[in-house]
Amino acid sequence: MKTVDEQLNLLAQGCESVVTRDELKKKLELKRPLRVKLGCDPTAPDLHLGHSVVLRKLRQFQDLGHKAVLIIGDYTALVGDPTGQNKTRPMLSEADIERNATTYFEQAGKVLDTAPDKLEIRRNSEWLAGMRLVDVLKLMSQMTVARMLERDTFEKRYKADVPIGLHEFLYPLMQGHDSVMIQADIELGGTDQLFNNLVGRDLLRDAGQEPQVVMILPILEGLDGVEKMSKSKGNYIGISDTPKDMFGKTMSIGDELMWKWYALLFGKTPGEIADLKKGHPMEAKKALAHAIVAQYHDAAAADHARGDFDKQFSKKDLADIAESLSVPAGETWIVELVEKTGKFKSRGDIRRLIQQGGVTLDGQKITDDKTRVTVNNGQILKAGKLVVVKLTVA
RNA sequence: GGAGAGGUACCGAAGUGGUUUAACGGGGCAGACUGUAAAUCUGCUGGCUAACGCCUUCGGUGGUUCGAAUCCACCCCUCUCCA
Repeated sequence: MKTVDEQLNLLAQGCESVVTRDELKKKLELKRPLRVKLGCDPTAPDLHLGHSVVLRKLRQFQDLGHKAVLIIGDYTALVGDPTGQNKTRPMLSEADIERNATTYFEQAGKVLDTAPDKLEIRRNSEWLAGMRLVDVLKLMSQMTVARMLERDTFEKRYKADVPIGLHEFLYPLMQGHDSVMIQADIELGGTDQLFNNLVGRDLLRDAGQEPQVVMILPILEGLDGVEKMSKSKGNYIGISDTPKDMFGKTMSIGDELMWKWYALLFGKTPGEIADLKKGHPMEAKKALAHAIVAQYHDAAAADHARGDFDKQFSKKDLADIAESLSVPAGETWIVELVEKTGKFKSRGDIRRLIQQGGVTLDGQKITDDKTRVTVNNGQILKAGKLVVVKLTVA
């Protein structure tokens, strides 16, 4: 059993902020399992590495004997949170939410301990759906417009003349109310959740409970190294991505970003990172990619992904890694042949690719998009960097 | 309710009657190079067609015109100020 100070250090490590550290210490001194809340949004069930940062922290709590309380924001999703958008998101049906929630847990289960005494799952419709207007008004009276407008995202949007739906002001309150209902000791979140989570503290206090400790984890930057990782930006590695994609996507990140990922995803300390920097950056990146695949798949898959990557990019040996594609015998127009891979959105796209020298058949570059070819069994067709197939004549 | 500003391709943003599939930037893709799907440089970046070429796109719908993203009418949406 770790001492309180050891726990405290471990838990605070990697956090961007802890409000407050003293309170966290006091809670740990209670020597009882703490209730650690994390809200999740069932509109986007695909979890990615960005989510894993906070999930890993939650796992740490579990491993220290505390209880993770996951809140599914099913009621919120039913209304549709338009944060940051001026498009109306489609309302989700209960069946959609159910399905998304299931996927969510399958994926979150790769990080969390799913033992019943370590994990509690609640839906906020349990208490939100039955609220009467008078309850809502009471909730609203605990917040002021001025404080709402202090919130970073609202302030920015207001200044940038981007619309803010009035109901959006209610989300932080709803989320805070969740904390009251489940008697949260601690709430975890990304930096974008700081405001929401602090509201939870106020509401708990108003309800005569101990305010929750808010622990904020840094946002993981996506593949581009600039924006935060998100599905809509397409700069993400999904927890259910294939080993090949996970490995490849990791290899595509910039060198600088790689160190941040080491820190956020594997809790590497600055000292450990300094050691890694002494070696070859490519090796460090391959090791990172390997570790990521190993975590979400297994070591064998990671070895395999690494082997394939070496073959494809380092040794340029394509034969073994190509998926096979069955094609009819006889002469084919090159554009049609490439089209059969199903990886391109239009023939115009394929023509462009060919004209730019992105297509090779058995290593032979084809640059004329009118070329007709006769394929032989076992030939390797490469279209762009990522599409490699072995042709099988049917 | 009144006054004003605005809605352009994946995103940001030019363009105010005609060589406009629409400048420029970002993103994406490709090539060269490399240490990797890093970085850098260069090119490409509506759809269909074997090809001539055809079709589609500037909030929506109509209209004016030989010709409209550009002019007119109505409608929808956003923002600002006033009430």
